[in-house]
Amino acid sequence: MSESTFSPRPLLLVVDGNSLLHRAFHALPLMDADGVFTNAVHGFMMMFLKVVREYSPVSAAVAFDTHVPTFRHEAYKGYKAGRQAAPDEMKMQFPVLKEVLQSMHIGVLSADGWEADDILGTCARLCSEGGTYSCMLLTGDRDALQLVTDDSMVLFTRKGITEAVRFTPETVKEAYGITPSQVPDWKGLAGDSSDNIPGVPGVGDKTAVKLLAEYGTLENVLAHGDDIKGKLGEKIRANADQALFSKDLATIRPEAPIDFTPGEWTLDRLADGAGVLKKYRLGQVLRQVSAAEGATAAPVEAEARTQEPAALPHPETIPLSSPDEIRAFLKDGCREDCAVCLLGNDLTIYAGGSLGKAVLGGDLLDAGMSPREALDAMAPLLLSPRLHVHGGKELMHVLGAMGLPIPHPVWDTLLAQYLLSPLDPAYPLDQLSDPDAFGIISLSLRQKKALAEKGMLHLLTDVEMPLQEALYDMETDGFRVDPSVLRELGKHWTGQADALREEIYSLTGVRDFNLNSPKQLGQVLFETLGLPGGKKNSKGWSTDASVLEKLRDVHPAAGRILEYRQLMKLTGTYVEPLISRMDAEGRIHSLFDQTATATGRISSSEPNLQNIPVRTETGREIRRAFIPREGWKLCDADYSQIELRVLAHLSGDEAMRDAFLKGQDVHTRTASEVYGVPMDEVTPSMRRSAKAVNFGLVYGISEFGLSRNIGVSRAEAHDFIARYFERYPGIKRYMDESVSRGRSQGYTSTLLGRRRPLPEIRNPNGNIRAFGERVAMNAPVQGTAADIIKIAMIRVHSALKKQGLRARLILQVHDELLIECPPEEESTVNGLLKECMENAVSLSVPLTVEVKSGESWYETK
DNA sequence: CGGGTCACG
DNA sequence: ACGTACGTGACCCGG
Repeated sequence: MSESTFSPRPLLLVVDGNSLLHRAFHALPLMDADGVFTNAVHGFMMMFLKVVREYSPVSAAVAFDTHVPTFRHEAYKGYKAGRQAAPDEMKMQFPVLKEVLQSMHIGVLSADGWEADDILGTCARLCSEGGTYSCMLLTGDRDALQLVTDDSMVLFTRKGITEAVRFTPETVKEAYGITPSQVPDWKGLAGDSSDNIPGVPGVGDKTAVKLLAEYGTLENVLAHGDDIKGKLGEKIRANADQALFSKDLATIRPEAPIDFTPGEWTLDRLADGAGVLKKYRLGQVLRQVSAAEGATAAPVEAEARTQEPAALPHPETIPLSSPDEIRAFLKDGCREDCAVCLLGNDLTIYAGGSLGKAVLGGDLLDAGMSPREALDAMAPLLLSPRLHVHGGKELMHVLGAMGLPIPHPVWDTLLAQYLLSPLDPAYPLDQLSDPDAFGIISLSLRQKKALAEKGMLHLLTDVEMPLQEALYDMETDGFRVDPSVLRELGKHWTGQADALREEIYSLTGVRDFNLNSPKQLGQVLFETLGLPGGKKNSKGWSTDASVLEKLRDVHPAAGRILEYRQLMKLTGTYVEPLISRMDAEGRIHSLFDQTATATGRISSSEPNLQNIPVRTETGREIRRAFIPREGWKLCDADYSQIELRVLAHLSGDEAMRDAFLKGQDVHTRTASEVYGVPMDEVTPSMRRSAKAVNFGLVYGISEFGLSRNIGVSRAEAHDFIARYFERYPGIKRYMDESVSRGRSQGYTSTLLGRRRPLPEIRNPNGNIRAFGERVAMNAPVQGTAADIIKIAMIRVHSALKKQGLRARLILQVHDELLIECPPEEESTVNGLLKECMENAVSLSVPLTVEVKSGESWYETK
């Protein structure tokens, strides 16, 4: 979605530290601060600041080589060793440069065994895939020209380091006669003496370009080696292996495992480096940094997340008319508590003691700013570490679509309000506060106090807020589907349903009624045909599955109707809507609502991907359509019995904990306890009943519910439950306590302190009260399981980023996580899922996770 | 727009 | 005497 006419994306600058520091070292006379040489650092920083002034990146990082070249070709060492060793006066400047960069909050990137140009390539790839930033690469190494794309430019230094030329795909072609992707082929043929790449002896730059113009790639040149006449042909044929090896050496691998956090590499706190710059007597650099920042600039406290919000300044609306006013307003504002909110298409901003309104693409542009300038002005505020929002995930989508930086808010009043009042149907900002951005700050002050009193601050800042970023990525990435599978199933099922409809009409002898209308169907079955069966619901006869199931042996139409219903459900809910929701890449983007459930679960909608069929073989076929990206794998990990394990932990019941500690099948163990037989004598039917009781417990047991579920009398269910509680006294105690504590407190709590109010538990109406009691038994269990998988998701999501994996978390189904990944990451990802999920929290029983990967969701079961 | 039905955990 | 297992979302019907 790069059709935004508003502006290009904000710019990330990534510098090849080794290349630039070397060039600076050789270009400038030695200078030192008390014996520490600093000429190259000085030259580097001057060049860096010049580029920052010229191109206004919002964020910057510098990449460095680490020389552990184990993963590349065996001969690598030999060739690279041929490079001239850097003198000590040069080497000692690397740590100085890193110290300077870090003091200015500029990113410093390295990865064992990876070279700086690989890291540049990795950043370019991540920018392009992330869609948030454009990337600009600054280097003196011609290899990097292969990284030039429409998304990422390369600035190539010349004349030492005083000038830099900007390369786009077109200018690479103009200057060298080849496309960026042909750079490795070019090096493979022509070699590069400065990099000790041999190439083909006797083939120079010009010859290489000619060959590539004709054959496209090195491999194709070699394949047509016999067509090339004379000495040139001989040399190429004789040095084919060396050419391929040279190309390999020159090929940048954009897969370095780096911490890619451009949001942290802000460029508006350069002045924080003043102390370090003074120490190394880098006065010229210091003056530039201070001049840019203003001498009074106060550093933003690193502990913004935990510090108390400042006392609330009285808001006053300021007219934003000139670009300078706007810039100053936004820049000052981002250092204090500030807020951004959506009002229709406008972004309203509260910043730095003033209230202002900026309409993106409107006010800023009206004020005479160019799109580029408007964006630069907005970026520091959006990336502020003290940004407050209401509904960060939606804001991220809106800003991302406009090409603006994705914010990482410190507070979200929507998520906070959900924790404080999880039963509300919605949390519209205008009902919680003054409907502007100032209201967000004052609301968050009140919320912080309330959450702290209730012990939920940590739940907001360490669980819900980071989770929101994972959900944003999941929504943005989506889940790929194969439309041909869906269309095939649709055709098949529609045909079957048509046939069934006809059959049902003839079996019942009634044709002119709507099979999809429960009302009409009920009349046909119970009035026209006079079948036995109960009236139930307010609208007449009930025709649900349990009723039709009982009629199977009474009338042949009953079974057909059940089949018909299933096929209609499948095509109507899972085939047609999924096809229609596909984007241009064949992916479906569900919405994950973090504020929808009473218990802390997340919900999925438009479409709901958390209820894709699995229980019947027919329905499960749908999962063949859910596939990973082309050539990738799907990894599926699910918790085994997480709710019962949580119940075992919360209740501390010895017998139930024992079953899990011994790794037993918990339902078989329950049957053995309740029926008083050894585990190896438990029959399938005994296990089935025991399983129903275990489920019943999690739901808040009732005799009636159990009896209906396993088809026994109420009295039998009563006895069953009584025997169960004899064997599991800890569970009994826990359930009683949950209800009585729920009644006295008016709410229940999960492991992480998430609360679920119990407005029903004191209701004089016995039914309503009983419902409240069941909720009191269920909510802590379901809610704790929800807490646990949320922690696992955050860990998985951040581990994937941290390890530089291309794998993406794409779906959560309550006790299950799905990831798509390139095939080479499959085993890493499977291990990571298991590790993160099993160790998300530490309970008194183990959590176990089963992982399976495959080519479709169907295959992962 | 509420109720019936049914898909999931 | 009453009507119940807990938590969701989507589709269809009919007022």
